[in-house]
Amino acid sequence: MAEETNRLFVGNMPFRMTQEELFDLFAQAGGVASVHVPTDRETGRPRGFGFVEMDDPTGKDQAIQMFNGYSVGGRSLVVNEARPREQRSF
DNA sequence: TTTGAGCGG
Repeated sequence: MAEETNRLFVGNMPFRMTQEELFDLFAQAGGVASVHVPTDRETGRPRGFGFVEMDDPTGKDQAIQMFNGYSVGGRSLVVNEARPREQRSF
């Protein structure tokens, strides 16, 4: 069984950008499954990056080409394919 | 400013 996941990593995001903004932004590229914007709970400060999951690899590719280097909030967004999160088991 | 999280039996 192959799990089809299309996750995008968004870096260099303006701290003012929220998951809602990401969702609306990436929704223009295709179907957005969900967005994830983690924050550092130790410092309470956003890490400046987020994750966006697309419903289709096509929208993912579109989002990468559409928003990779996209200027917003005075910052250029960096969009790439996301990597699987750390595995807590060896 | 760059790779997230949380759960029951």
